[in-house]
Amino acid sequence: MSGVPAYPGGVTDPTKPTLLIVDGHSLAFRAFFALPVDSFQNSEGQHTNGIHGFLSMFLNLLKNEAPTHVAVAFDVSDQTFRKEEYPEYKDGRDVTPPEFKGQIPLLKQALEAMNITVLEKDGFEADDILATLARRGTDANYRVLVCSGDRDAIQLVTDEVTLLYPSVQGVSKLKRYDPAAVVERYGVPPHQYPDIAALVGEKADNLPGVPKVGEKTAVKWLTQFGTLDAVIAAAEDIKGVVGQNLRDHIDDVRRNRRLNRLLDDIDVPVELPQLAVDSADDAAVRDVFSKLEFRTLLKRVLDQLGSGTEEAVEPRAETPEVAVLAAGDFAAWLASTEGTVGITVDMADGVPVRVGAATASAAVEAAWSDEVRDASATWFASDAPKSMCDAKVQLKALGRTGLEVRGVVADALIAGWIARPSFPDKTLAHLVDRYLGETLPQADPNQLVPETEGASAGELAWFTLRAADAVYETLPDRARAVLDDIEMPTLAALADMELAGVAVSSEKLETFADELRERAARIAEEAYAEIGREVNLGSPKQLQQVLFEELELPKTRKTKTGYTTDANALADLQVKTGHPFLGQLLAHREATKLTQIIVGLDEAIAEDGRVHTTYLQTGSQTGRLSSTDPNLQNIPVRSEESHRIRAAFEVGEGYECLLTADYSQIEMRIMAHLSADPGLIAAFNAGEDLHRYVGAQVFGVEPDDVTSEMRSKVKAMSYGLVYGLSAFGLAKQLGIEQKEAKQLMLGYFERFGAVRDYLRASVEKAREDGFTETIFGRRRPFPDLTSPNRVLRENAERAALNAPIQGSAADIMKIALFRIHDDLRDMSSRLLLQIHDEVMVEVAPGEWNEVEQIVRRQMADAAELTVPLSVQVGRGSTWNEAAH
DNA sequence: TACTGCACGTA
DNA sequence: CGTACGTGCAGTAT
Repeated sequence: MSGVPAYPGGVTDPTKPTLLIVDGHSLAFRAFFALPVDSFQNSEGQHTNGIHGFLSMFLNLLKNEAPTHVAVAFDVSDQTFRKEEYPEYKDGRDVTPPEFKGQIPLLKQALEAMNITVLEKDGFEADDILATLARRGTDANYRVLVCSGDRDAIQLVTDEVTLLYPSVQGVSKLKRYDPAAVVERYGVPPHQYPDIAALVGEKADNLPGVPKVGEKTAVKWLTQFGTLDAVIAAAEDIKGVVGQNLRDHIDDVRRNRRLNRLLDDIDVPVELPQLAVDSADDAAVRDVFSKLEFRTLLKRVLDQLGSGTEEAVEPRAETPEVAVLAAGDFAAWLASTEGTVGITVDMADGVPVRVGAATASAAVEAAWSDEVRDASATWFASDAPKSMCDAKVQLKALGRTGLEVRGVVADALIAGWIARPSFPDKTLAHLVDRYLGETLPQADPNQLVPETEGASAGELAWFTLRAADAVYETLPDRARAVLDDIEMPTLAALADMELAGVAVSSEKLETFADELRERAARIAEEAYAEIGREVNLGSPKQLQQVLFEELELPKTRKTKTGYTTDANALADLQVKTGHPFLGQLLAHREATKLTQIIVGLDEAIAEDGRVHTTYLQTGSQTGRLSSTDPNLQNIPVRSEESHRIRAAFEVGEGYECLLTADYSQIEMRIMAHLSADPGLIAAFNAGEDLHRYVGAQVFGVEPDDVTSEMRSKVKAMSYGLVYGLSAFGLAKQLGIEQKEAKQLMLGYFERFGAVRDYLRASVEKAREDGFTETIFGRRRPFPDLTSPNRVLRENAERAALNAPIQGSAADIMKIALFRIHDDLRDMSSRLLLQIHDEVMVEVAPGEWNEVEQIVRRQMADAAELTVPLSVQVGRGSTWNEAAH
């Protein structure tokens, strides 16, 4: 080391104490805009990007500048002496973004836990506190660093006071302003900067300056006349439009100068020695930072400021040496373990390549081979607890080699999703970063010969075990139960279902696709003839041209890019205008859409003649599964045509038939349970058609006298309730007047008032808690329920209303699913599909009766509600036949 | 090539 | 101005 680091233009005397004063609000606000708001949110939905950015910058400052004394100043409110003198001061600013809301109080908590002095003063701005402390620091012979995002702070710069100003890119880079740097940037010495600002004006503060006068002119005048007073005195002599403007706005300039002068003598009740840097309150820091979910920053704070007195200082986890073992040793190592073992399977094209295993203190791995499989098969099939990350894909790979795996008690990714369903951490690396505050070694995928080595299978297993555990620690009890008792058992069932796949007849699909293609081509020709030219019927843009410009049909609902051409709108236009092109277009859409679905499905048929979808267990925010590659949860069912698609789903060879079972009105039943509405409960206990019963109640007639029109209205109403439907939406859907829809809703709630009460109360509770919960304790955060933005807030309200209902239904279906899976364990029949409230089983010869009984019982008994769960079962050799 | 918007299939 | 998903195409940005 060769001497003291020289601070360019600054003070280098290392014996001088250094005082760092920071404008907390302006820096946090800068950080807020510099960091993506969506990437920084805790599981309660509190946004934290401003806090994170500020603290990160702040810790850097502490490290690099090594101040001996520190304070952070905040504005208290808008009511300052400046506002009193000039009521429009700072008017016209955009309202504080809702995501920034709440970040400042949390930031103050964090700083207080770090034992950093937080200062604020009613009636003054943070910059006045900065000015006051800067002067006191200078007087006391301190070296002073001022960190602010407000340009007014430039006036504070002297030989002893350096300003650190965030650059446009964000807060990570701070530009140093000493007197020379100010002159270089603004052309005047620091004390004259406010003169420039007074002439030019400050838009952010709503201080208009002299029109047409910018920095250049202001500097020219100040250089020419020496001082602002001299410029004003010489105003009569300045020629041209700017001269006239100056004369017209002299009062503004004087006012600006009064307001932009920072007060350096306000009463800040703190003595400099009190600002001496002290070590943090470790426990308080842990508390606040865990609430903020800042693992990495927590480590940095404790490293830099930690008192080190805490007893529970975790020993920094050392990555264990990974022993590479042969098959026998690997199996013996597994057999010797106690407690949960982390497992990682490295794969290539769905085939195991290496397998890693780890306890908290040791890790091993082996190249995958039949010997490894056979030697360790007993352990894998045992209940010995295993912790994995994205287990399903690995379980399938192992399953294809013939290895049975039981006892997977944890999946880090699923745990992460339970903790934060809105921001699923997508990889182990994310979890390691977020929950362990460490970095997973990763090979650079962009290099053919990576410089950095990725983690080995053994290391991955070790990180997996610890990450899953760390996530679990953060979960409330009921969420843990959802993970342990619903998600983990479901995982095993899904892996088997994906492996099984469902048999689909390529011949049937292709025959149908040929027909449809022909039909689409014919319709297209007719359509072209109708409008006299060829267009791409699949292009909304071209259709808009045809419909609204060439044919001059009435405009439909607006979209971002023009007017909608969706099926509803086209049908509407057809009624209004009767133009033949519309019918052709709709028919063409239907034919091409079906073709597309069929072709996609056909392409997904594997070599075994079956379609193997992938269920995403962490793909929804409500707890539902989703299905992809291909999506088998949206195979058409409503139209006549679509039955032919479902007829292509067949029972596989060696099996007797397909069984499908679905819940009837499960969401309405959950609604009855949650709301405890006596009328609705009675409706379900009456055992007759729900909508007929409800219709009789609402319209005051006998059930037998409920017309189909009445029934469909009530049905739409009931379903709409679950989604937060409005009178407007109900009217639109039923094609009735809004007034009538409102009457319908009133009539409905007259009979089923507890439903309305429940829905209201449930949203209010969510607003207070910040999250919703299903019957089983699955949580979903809803930060936007308190948003001042009406659209955001109302969207959140509808989603919050729906989440416990849809989510509880998903929980129930999952429970039924894994119990059926378990019951079928020693039988040949197997689960194939889950479509939210429906399951499909492939039934082996001779097992129908038992399977039907299992499915009925497990679905009906999956939850104990105040109303029965009703299950419908169908049987057939195709999905279409098995439907009911 | 990657992303967005529209449209549309399901529960 | 009805929740939750996934997919494919056209069009645009890169």
